[in-house]
Amino acid sequence: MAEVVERHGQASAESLQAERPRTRLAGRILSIRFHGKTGFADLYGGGARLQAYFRRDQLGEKGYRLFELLDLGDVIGVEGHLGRTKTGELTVFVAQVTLLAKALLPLPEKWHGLADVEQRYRQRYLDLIVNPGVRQIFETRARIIAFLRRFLEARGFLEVETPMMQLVAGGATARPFLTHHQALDLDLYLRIAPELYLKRLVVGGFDRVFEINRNFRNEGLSVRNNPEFTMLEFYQAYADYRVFMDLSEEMLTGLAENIAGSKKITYLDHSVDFSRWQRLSLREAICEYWLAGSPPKPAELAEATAVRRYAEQHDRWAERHPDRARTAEVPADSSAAVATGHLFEAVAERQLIRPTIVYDFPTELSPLAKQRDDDPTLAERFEIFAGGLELGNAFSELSDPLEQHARFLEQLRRRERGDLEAHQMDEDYVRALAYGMPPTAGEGIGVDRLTMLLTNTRSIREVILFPLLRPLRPEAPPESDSP
RNA sequence: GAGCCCGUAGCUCAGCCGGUAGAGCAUCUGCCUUUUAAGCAGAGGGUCCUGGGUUCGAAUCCCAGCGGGCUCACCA
Repeated sequence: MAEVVERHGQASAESLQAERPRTRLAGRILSIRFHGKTGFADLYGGGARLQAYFRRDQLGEKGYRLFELLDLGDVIGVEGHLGRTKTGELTVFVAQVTLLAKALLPLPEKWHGLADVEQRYRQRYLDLIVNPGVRQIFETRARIIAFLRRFLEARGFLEVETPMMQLVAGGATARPFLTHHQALDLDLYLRIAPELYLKRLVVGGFDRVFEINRNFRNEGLSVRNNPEFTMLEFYQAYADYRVFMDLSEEMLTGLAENIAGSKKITYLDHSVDFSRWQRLSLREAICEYWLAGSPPKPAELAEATAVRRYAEQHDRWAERHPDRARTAEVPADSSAAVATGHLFEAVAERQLIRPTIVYDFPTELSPLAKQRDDDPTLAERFEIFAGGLELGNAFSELSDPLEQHARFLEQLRRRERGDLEAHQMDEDYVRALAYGMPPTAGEGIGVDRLTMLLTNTRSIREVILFPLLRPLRPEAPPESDSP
């Protein structure tokens, strides 16, 4: 159907009258108007719409009777010639009609569409039939993924797939889902990140690899978080985080231009201009976007008690202005690193509308990132923000197996203290590093959030076809054996 | 997990100062041979989310539960 509309959409009434192009197509009826012994129906298919005109004197008794029995939602096939009506609309003048699928249940109303958010997600097929904008979001999502893939392939990156079910859930700070393999009698985690496997591949000689696939994190639902979400991760040997800062700016700016047709896009109430990137250190970002009176100096934020004091100052302000900022709520005994991390999220994150690279994260918060030579308390790591959304995270990879082993041990100590998100030990990964991993840069981009930004949607559920919802009735617990 | 808001026909919603449940679209019947939110005339359609309470009487007031949305928390 889209093809027919594409080919004849511009044709004049005269040329159609002369040619009377024969056509045969199928679609779903979303609107029907009877006029005695004739009638019109609007057919939808493949994202296109085309009007069909039915006449008793053309279809005969039997054919016209079938037309009269059609309901909204039915899928029909029609044969006839194309032309234009009085009002100039491209129309199939139907000679023959066939019922292809009967709708037993009525469609939601055409004018208001389906507005109930819950039903839209539970019955996404109805949402897609009735609300044209929804289809567009997912078409855009597919174009975004295609662009990212083309961009990386053009630069020599190889697409790979690594395990979703892992013995050790590593590569990120998050709680994993647990599952079980019957035949091996083995507990496995759904992956929280592909990172450690992708770096094993770099060790194996794939100097440039990427993966676009699902991650699973056992955490709360929100307008920005769905337990399963799509991540692009890519790794490049013989590069560092500076190289990836440039690459990220190029990739995301190119993406915005390709998808939106402009470097300047609108997200919610904001204008986001990808021709104006800024780069700030984490501490600079805190000072730059400080709201609670006179801001700290970046150097002051290296010291734990000073950071905690500023965090208290911020929290007092934030409590009076809950609409402007969140509270940092820095735990009393936390290090400068942890306190700065909290403070950054509370002060700056929401305000990072314009595309921004925030770098110099504390090493303590970055167990897989290489530390800076001149200051080992800071890691060669950055995050990407735009439109107030955190879009990506990248760093020069830690390739020293001894240092990595020590970092894992530190993470284990945190686990023992009850930190469920702390990394597990991954001995095999450390062993891989011990065979020598070239200096490598790595990056992860949240594809869902990128789609939110580029389709101007405020909820991640709008860009995931089937977001997780509670079941309406508690499902019977699944049998443990597969069928 | 916490706070606030919401749940009425297949869909979108009104009714909420307690007094027999409504509209538009959709469905069914009739009329109408170029309409496009077609039109006109008529008909059918309800677990007012669920359960309890107050009351002579509850969609409406109160309590609990279920589901959803938003904010926060968890979380990059």
